[in-house]
Order: sequence, then structure tokens, then C-alpha cells
Amino acid sequence: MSTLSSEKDTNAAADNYRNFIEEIIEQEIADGKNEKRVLTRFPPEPNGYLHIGHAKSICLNFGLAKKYKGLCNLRFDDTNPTKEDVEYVDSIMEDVKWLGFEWNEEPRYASDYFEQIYQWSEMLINKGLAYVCEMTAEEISASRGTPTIPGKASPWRNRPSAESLDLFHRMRAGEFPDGKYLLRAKIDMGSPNMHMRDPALYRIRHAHHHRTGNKWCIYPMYDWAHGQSDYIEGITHSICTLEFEVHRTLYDWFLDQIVEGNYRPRQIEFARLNLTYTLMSKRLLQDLVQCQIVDGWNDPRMPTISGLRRRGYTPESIRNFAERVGVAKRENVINVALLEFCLREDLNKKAPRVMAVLDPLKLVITNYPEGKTEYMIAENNQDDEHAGTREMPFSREIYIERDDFMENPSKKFFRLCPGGEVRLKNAYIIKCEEVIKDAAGNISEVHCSYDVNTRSGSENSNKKVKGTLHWVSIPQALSMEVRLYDRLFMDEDPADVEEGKTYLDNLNPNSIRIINAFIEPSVKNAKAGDIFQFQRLGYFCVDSKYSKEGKPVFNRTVTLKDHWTKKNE
RNA sequence: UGUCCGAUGGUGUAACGGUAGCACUGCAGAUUUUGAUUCUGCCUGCCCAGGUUCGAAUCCUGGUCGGACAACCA
Repeated sequence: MSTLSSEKDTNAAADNYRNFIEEIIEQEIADGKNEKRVLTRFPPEPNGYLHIGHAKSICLNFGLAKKYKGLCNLRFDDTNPTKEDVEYVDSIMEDVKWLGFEWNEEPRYASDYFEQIYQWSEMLINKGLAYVCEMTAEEISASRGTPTIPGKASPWRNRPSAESLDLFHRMRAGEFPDGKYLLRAKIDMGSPNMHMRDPALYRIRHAHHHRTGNKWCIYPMYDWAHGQSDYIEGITHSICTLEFEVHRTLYDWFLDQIVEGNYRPRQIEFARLNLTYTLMSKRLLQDLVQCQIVDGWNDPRMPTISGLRRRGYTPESIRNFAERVGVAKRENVINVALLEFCLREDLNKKAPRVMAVLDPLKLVITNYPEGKTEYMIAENNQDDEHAGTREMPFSREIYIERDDFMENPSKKFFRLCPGGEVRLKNAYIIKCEEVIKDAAGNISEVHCSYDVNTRSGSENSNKKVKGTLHWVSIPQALSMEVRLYDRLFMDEDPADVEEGKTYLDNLNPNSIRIINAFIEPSVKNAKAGDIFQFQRLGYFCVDSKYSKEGKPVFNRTVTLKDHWTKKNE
């Protein structure tokens, strides 16, 4: 985690600012609660891939631990075997590590605590605080009432403890089919809080669990496992998202039944991350994968950590983003532009510059000797003196970007136009002499002359021209696959759809465009994950899935900020 | 017609009874061999009504609006 300390914390470092969770923690430390210890946890259910929303939670939990010299556990909340899988366990560990965090000791699993939770359940039964119910799921649902109408007691509510205990043992022993019996807490069917109306504790599920195999056929519910796991691990601050606010009363009620001594975990809720143009629902993301609308969980258009990683995002940029969005309790929708800003900010420092032409227009320098090749010196990153330089071949025939030429330029266009002069970056100043068109009238070539005295770096190179273009020399250019991504959804809130439509109607049909581009030869042996700035175009990374030795495939991570084309749209 | 939570520029987030600040976005300009970066400047804000106070975004009361909660999901 050494990389973390070298970073500037935009918010946290700023003088005395504390978010509301930090204020709570500091108050508790001041009060001497839980022996002034801080132990947080990141508790995903292994039923899908982590996304940028989880990244906020990860940064929060691990960040708090670091800030208060505590630790953070990684715990898999694996109490529902039908939805979970080791595939997800593995990806979650990989993603947390990639983000730059180290969890305390080994990963934990709620399933490690099944026996203890079972024992506590027996205790509840013995205390008359739990009973085995025989109603069907439908009956229970109907008897629970509504937020404004109290529920009705189960006919089994006053079943003698001994009988419930016997039934509970036999549930565990596998004597009954799924759904036959349910262990319920006996709390208050009239509570205004729906979660207090005799919530389910244990259900029968004859299913293979990814860790416990077939050892268990009864599984505890979230509410009767999460706080208990927190307690077992010694968690001090159990931080979760806002939708669990109404669970807190239950969380505390369960704790009341099992806590011995002074230590006690505390649940604190914060507002989850929402991003414009981005789907943040695990279920809907899973749909995209299953319907093959995207190329797996790590498709570069996905907001998953693995998708962002493949797209070219850096851990630093994501951590910094998490810092900037802040932590509070009000619902929020962050502009995805902030994420992209954090990305560019980081990539600008790190990415070596190269030249590539995505949409080529042939340019012939008519007064340049045929067959001649010069090697131009190019800085790898002019903002980084340690980045060094490289040589770029230059010759009579080059490609420039089609956008960079206009036959009838608008007044503020300062790229190449008939009779106009521009600089070829790291090379010469050229002047457009002639426009060549094909039979259909399309521009097929541009013929220019060059000024031999204007070579970059030479004494006479100080001549000023308004425009500077990137280019590649045709004979040496590499033709390579480049994947241009755009946002997956056209609507700012993809899940908010009108009647009769689904979020799929919001899909951007142009979210991926695969082209062949011409790139300078220096990138030939780039490896998966390598990042570059294609000058004047954007940041690109070598794709980890489709690249081959000596044949990289590039993903456009993000475009450069561009006030010019924006204005002209 | 319940319980809980929330409300500060376009979007986020500060202020802890004493000048409403910061970031992103947007706009304008300077610099620039990337129309990038960098640097300047600007635009927009305390949900409403009462009350307490010398003084309220902040405390109190009452509204209004928004969100969460009725899986044997987490």
C-alpha cells in the first residue's frame, strides 16, 4: 500500500475535514469505545463481479482502516449457495488487490461461522425468541402486513421451545424438503419496521455450497449472519449502504441477544455511488453479459473493476475518484466526467506519447527525395524529463488524420488547408500545394512541399505556424486493430425508462467501433496493459484479451479533452 | 396513510452559531511543436414558513419535496 501514501488526498489531506463516518470514529476513539480499535470489513456476496460502486466502498473501508491505524477484513457474505460461486470469489480478490489494498490476514467467509450461528439460533429458541414456522412463503408474505398495516402472528408463533428445537435439529439433519420449515425470530408482528415482524433466520436449501459443499442444508439469512460475523471477527464499524438503514434496528436486536462484554460493532450507512450513463445494478450487468450484449464481465465498456482495468483505467485514478466523490448520506449521481477527469489526470503523467492515425489521408511531400528516410527525435513525454526520447521514421509519403485537412476551412480552422502551412510534429513545416481527388470527387491525396530549414530541433525551427499535426510514415507504419469505445447507454439514467421499454432500448449502437489504424513502429512489441497517448487523439492501452505477440490490439481508454471538435458539432 | 433517512450552484462535497468555500462541468482568455497539459478569470447555490439569537446553511417547530423498507436475496 506504499503507493497510497505518496498520493495527494484531495479531500482528506485538506486541513481538518472529516466525513461523517470519520467524525463518528473519532468520537468513539475519544470515548474509548472498543478499546479505541478500528477494524472495518469489505463484505461482498460472491455472486457477481465488483463494479465501480464497490470500489467506493472498498476505498472507504480500507481507507478508514489505514487512516486510523486499524485493519480491514475481506469477508465473503456467502449465505445463499444458489447464487454464489468461486469464480466470483477469485475475481473479487483479484480486483481488491489490483485496486491496491491488502486485507487483514486471510479472507473470511460467513460460511466459516455457520456452526456458531447455528448454536446462537438454538440459544434464541431456548430463550423463547425464535420458533420454527410451517407457513408457506406465500402465507408468510400475506401475514406480514404492509408498511401501514400490522402483520398477523403465525399460528406456530407460540410453539414450545422444545418442539422448535427438535424441528430445528431435524431441519439441519436434512429430514425436510426446501421450504417446509422456517426458523423465525419472535420479535413484533406489529412493529412499524417491517424487518422486525418475525424475520426469517434460517431456511432449508438443499443446495451445494461453493465452500461447505453438502455439509449444510439450512442457511442463515443475511440479517442473522452479517452482524454475527461482524461480532465474531471483532469488527468495530460495519459500513454499508443506505438501503440497510431500516435493518439497523434488527442488527442491534440480534447483537443484544449475543453480545457479552463491552465490545460491540456498529452499523453505519452511507450513500452508494451512482454514475451518469452507467448501470450500477449487478443484476442488469449480469443480463448484459448473459445476453452477450457485451464481451463478458470485463468488457472494456463495463463499469466493473475488471472492465475498467481492461479499458485502461489505473488503480490510482479510481482511488482518487473515490476520494473526490466524498462520503455522505444523501442520494447522489456523479457525473461520469469526473471519473474521466481522474483518469486523464493520472494517464497524462504516465502515458508515453506516440503517433497514430485512425482515419488516414495520404500526404505526399513532393519536394522530399524519393526513397529517403530520416529519423526524427520525439519526446516520449514532454512533461516528464525522465521519459526520454525515441526515433520516428519520416519519409516522402505519410498519413495524416482526415480531420486535419479541410478544403474549404472555416475561419478558426488552423490545420491544413489549400495553400496553408502547418507543422508536422517533430518534423518539418509543410505547405499544401495541391489536392488530389478520385473519380467520385473525394479527396484521395494531398500534395505538399516542405521547408528543409524547419526540421524540429534545428536552429531555424522557430518559425511559427498555428497548427501542428500528428502523422505516420507510410512505409514503416504498422496497421493495427484499434477499438474505439463510447458510453454503453445513451441516456443519462439508463435504468430510468418509460413504460413498455427496458434499459436495453437505451443501448448506444455505436458503443464500440473496431478499425484498423496506422501507428508508428515503436509500439510493435507493446504488451497487454501498456498505456500510450496517441497524440491529439486520446489514451489507448493494449488489450489483454485480443492482443498477440507482436500484434497488439489497442483499446481507446479515453479521448483527450477536446474543445475544438466539441464546438464544431 | 407507518417507520427510518435525506435536502447547499448544472453535478458532487465543505461550513460544527460569526465573510457560503473546494472540485468537476460550462464559458472566456494566456501559454503551447498535442485545439492536450499548465495558468488566469467568470457564470451559477443555502427547499419553504415561522421561532430562538446581536447574529442561523447550522439550533427549535411546522410544512414541502426526494429516497429506502412489505425475498425463505444480500
